[in-house]
Amino acid sequence: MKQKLTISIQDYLKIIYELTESGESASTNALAKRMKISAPSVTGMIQKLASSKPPLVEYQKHQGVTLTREGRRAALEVIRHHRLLEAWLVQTLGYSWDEVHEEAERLEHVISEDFEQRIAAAMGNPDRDPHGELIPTADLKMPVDESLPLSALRPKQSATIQRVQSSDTDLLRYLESLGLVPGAVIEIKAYSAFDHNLTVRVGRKSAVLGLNITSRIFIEKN
Amino acid sequence: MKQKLTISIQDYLKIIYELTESGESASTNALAKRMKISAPSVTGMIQKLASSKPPLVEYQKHQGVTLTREGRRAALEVIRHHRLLEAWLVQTLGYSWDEVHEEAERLEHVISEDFEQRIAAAMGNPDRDPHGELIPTADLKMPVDESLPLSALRPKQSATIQRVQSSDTDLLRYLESLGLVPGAVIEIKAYSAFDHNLTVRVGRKSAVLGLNITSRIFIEKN
DNA sequence: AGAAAAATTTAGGTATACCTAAATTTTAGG
DNA sequence: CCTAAAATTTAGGTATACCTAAATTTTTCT
Ligand SMILES: [Mn+2]
Ligand SMILES: [Mn+2]
Ligand SMILES: [Mn+2]
Ligand SMILES: [Mn+2]
Repeated sequence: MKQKLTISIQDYLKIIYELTESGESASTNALAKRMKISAPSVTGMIQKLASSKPPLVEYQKHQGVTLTREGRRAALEVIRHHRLLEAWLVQTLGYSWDEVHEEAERLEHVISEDFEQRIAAAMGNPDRDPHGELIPTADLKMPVDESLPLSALRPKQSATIQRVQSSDTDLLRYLESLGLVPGAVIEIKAYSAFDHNLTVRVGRKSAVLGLNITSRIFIEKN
Repeated sequence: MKQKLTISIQDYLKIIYELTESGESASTNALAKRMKISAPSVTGMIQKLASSKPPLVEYQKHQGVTLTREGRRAALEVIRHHRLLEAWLVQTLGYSWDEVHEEAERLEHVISEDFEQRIAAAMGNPDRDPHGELIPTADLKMPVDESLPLSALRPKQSATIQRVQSSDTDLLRYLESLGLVPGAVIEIKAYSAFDHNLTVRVGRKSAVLGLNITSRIFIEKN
């Protein structure tokens, strides 16, 4: 059947895109965990997505899924909505970067293409959201991301923060309090090989960051 | 069962409120027609709304429904969202008054109370939407409307347009082209008893309007 | 009043998107 | 290479919100 892109389907495609993009496989369990639903529910849905016309995912039993061209387009449409909305909520309604995600999560599925175009134009077609994540273009291409995880840096190296990959309110608030936001210039002061902790200076503050933070902050070397 | 206010339920409550407010009875058929669904579907839903805890409507078989206190509150919440959104779309994104309805219809169900509060504050807590419809207050009281239908006026009388009760794109565009928008000062030039046509002057333009237009424009006499 | 018309409800379905329990398949460790 | 654990799928349900056809109730009109 010619698939109607329900909210649920849009969310599956978006999550599959995000998992795949970050190198993880879009397995049944990974999807179930990320979406907080049961594994059988995921199996049912990916079977449906795989047999829709046109197919939105490629699926081989027990092997997880990858997006087809059509699936990827649909995913990028949702991601564009999400990121434009986040930027717009921050720029026009004074939301802070830790508050926007939930709101965008619901709005992304109901705005029209006209609305999308209007907020994009009103903001001068931004290319990044408040977390520094790249916004897919109007013709649904994802710009190439050149950044490296902060965890790849070592003492004496200096870099500029490009993006922070997180929607965790507490983490985002913590990072903001340290000045670890997109655009910030940082310098590595120390590295601990045992626990992979990095001591990072930004301005005159320093912080010791564990791997689950340094792997979520992406930078470009200076 | 303690009712979750689904999008569908929100729409029922809103329509019931609007029908009741405009003096029509919220009968099964009236609801079915307005919502473009079948009469049996309406019966099923109003039975559910009547037996939810707390009940959202009062229902007697074959007699249609009225909103309970809780049902009215929920309806006013949706209507507040809708009208604030319409105002917001016009004021900040340059939508015209004939374009806002559809977009608001989808957004009204997914915005947070925080979003509602932010757009209301950003606009200085407006009391009317772009069509002149009154916006329920933050504590969900509907302001009293003093206006009369334009159809009640007769030659020589002058009045100011308060609101236009329509979401019909074509009608709204037509009225705007004539200058028949909220705030416009009009004068009745002629009345035809047979067809209830009114000849109305606004600025230096005149137009002959039938009852299905003059009963949807509400005015206050000058 | 009585019959026809109109409005409404009941009966019986469908599609979507979830769920738990049980069966099966894959993977990993000894 | 074989078995236990982990991952996944199948089987069988639920709730929501629609639908059409048929039955019933109410209203209207002569
Ligand atoms: Mn986000
Ligand atoms: Mn979502
Ligand atoms: Mn609606
Ligand atoms: Mn309106």
